[in-house]
Amino acid sequence: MASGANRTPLNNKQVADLFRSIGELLQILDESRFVVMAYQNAARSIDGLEQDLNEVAGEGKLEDLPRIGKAIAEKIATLLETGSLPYYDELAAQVPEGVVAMMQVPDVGPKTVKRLWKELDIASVEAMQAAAEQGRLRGLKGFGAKTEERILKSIKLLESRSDDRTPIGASLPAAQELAQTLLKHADGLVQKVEIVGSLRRWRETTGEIRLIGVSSAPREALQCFESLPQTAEVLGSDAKQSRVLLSNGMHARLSLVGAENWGAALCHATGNHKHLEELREFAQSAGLRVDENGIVPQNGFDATNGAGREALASEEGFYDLIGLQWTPPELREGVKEIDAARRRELPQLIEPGQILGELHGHTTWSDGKASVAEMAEAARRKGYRYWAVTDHSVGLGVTAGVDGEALIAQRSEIDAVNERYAAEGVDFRLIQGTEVEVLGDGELGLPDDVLATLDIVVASIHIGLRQERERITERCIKAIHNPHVDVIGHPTGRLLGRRSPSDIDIERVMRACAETGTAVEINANPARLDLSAEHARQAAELGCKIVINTDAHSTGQLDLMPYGIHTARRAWLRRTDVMNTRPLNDLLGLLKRNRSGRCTK
DNA sequence: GCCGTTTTCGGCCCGACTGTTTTCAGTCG
Repeated sequence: MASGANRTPLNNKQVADLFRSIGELLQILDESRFVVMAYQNAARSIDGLEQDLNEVAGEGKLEDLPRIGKAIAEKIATLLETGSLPYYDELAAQVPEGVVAMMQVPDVGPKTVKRLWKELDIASVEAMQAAAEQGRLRGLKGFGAKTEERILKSIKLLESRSDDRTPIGASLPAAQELAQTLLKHADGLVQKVEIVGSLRRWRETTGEIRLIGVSSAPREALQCFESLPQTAEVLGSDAKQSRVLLSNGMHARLSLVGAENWGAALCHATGNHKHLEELREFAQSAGLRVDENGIVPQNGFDATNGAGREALASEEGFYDLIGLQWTPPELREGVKEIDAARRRELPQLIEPGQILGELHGHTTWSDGKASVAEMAEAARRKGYRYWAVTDHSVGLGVTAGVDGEALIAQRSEIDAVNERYAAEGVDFRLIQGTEVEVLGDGELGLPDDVLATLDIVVASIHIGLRQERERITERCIKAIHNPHVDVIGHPTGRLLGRRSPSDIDIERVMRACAETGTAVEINANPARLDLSAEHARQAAELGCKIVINTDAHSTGQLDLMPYGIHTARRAWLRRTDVMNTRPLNDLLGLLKRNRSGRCTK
C-alpha cells in the first residue's frame, strides 16, 4: 500500500476492502465470529457511505458512523493518515497469501481452509487443486470424494471468472466516471467523449473500458487522459490513442477521432466484430467500402463531399448512407440484426421511460434497508405508478422473513401509505406480495391460504442452488404449478463472476411458465442479470410473460433498472413484451391468479 | 468489536442444505 506525503488518499472502497480482508484473516485465525462480523459490518457500513471517508475523518466524526466504534475508528484514522495499518500487517504475516486466496473458491470457507493448511500443509489454490485431483483430501475426517469433486468444480469456476473481464455493474460506473473526469480535467481540449465497445452494447462483462473522443489538440488531450486521478500506469500510446491501467485494476483506452466522421468511428468502435464484418459485407454488396476510417470512396461514391460528409458525422447518418436502418448498440451481435436492418424491420425496443412500476422489492420487514413508506416514496419519485412490497417469506435463514401474521400487519402499513397518496391525489399505489422461498422439495415457504390473500407472489430459489439438474428443475416446476405463484424470480440464481447459474433446465422451466401463465423475471441487479439476454429472448419466443425488477433492498437500488432494461433490449424485447410497462389494473388482470382457466393445477 | 442499555455487560445472523456421517460441521444466503 502506498505511503508518504504525496500518495493519493485512500478511497472508501479501498478502506472497506481492507476491513473485509481483516475479517477473512480473523476467520482463518479462529477469532470469535462476532469480532469477524464487526469488521465485516464496518466494511459494509463504509461501502454504503456517500460521503468521502477522508472528510468524515477530517471532521472527527468516524465514530458517528453506524457499526463503527472506537477501535475501528482508530484503525481507519491510522489507515487514512499513514496509508497502512500495522494491525492488518500483523494478521497478514500470520497467514500465507495463498491461504487467503483459497477462501475465494466457492464452497471453501474459513474452516476448510484452515484445516487444509494446518493438517495437509496446503497453502495455495494450485496445491488444493492438485491434492483434490490426487484424492488426498478424502484422507481428512469429514472429507469425501464428492467434496473433492465439488472443490475442483469450484476452482474451475474461479478460473473462468478470472479471464480479466469485469462485470458491467462495476465497469459501467467506472467508465462513466472516467469519461466525466476526462471532460472536467481536459478543460476544453476534448469536445466530446463516448463510452464504446462492449459497454455500449451492454454486454454482461467488460474486458477493457473503451472511450472515443473528439479533440482539437489530440496530443494534449491524450496526455491529460494519462494523468487523470484514476490512472495508475500508462501502458502504451501513439498519436491517436492511449491505453492505461486504472487504479481499480481495469484497462482503459481513449481513441481520438475526427468530428467529420464521428458516426463511422462510433459504429466501428462499438462493434462487435461480427456485426462489423456483416456490415462491411452488406456495404460492399451495395458498392461501398467501409473500414475504420468510415466509408471510403468507391465506384464514384465520395463520402467526403456534401451530404455524405454531413451524414458521416452521426451514426444514424452512417447507417443510412450504407442503406441500413440504424441498429441499437444492444443488437449489434452479428446474429440477424443486419438482415433485419436491411429490411428495416428492427423491433421498436423497450425504453427506460416505459417501465411503470416494479413487482419485486424489499423493505425492513425482511432484509431491506428502507421502510415501506420510504421505498414507496422513492418509487413514486422515479415516476412509477406502482410498486410491489415482496419481502422474503420465512424459510430463508439470513433474514427473519414474513409469515402470515406479519403479512396482516404489513397490509395495514401498506394500506395507510396508499390512503395517504390517495388523499393527496397522487397516482401511485403499493401492492402487497411476497418473495416466497421455494424450499428444497418444491414446497413453498408460506401456505397457500396465506399466498391467496396477496396481490402478487414472486417465488424464488435461494437455497439448495447446487441440487442436481432433475431435482432443482422439478422443484421449480412444482412451484410454477402452484396457482398462487405469479412470477419466478431470478430463475437461475447466478451471481455474475461469483456464482454459476444452478444446473436448472431453464428451457423446461420457461415452457412450464408459458403453459401456466407464470411470468419470468429479468432481475436487473447487475450482480445477477437473471434471466440473461439469451434466456430472456428464448422466454419471449416460448411465449412467457416477462417482468423486469430491480429486487431493490434499498431506495438507491431502484436506480439499477437500466441494467434490466438494456438486458431486455439485448433480448430484442419491445414494450409490449414486458408486463410492468402496463398500467396496474391491466397488469393485475394478467397475473396468473387473476386469470381463469390458465392453471394446470 | 459494536451496540444499547438493565451504564457494565450480554446479545449479536440463523435456518436450510449438503456431504459425511448416523449426529454434525461447514457453507451459504
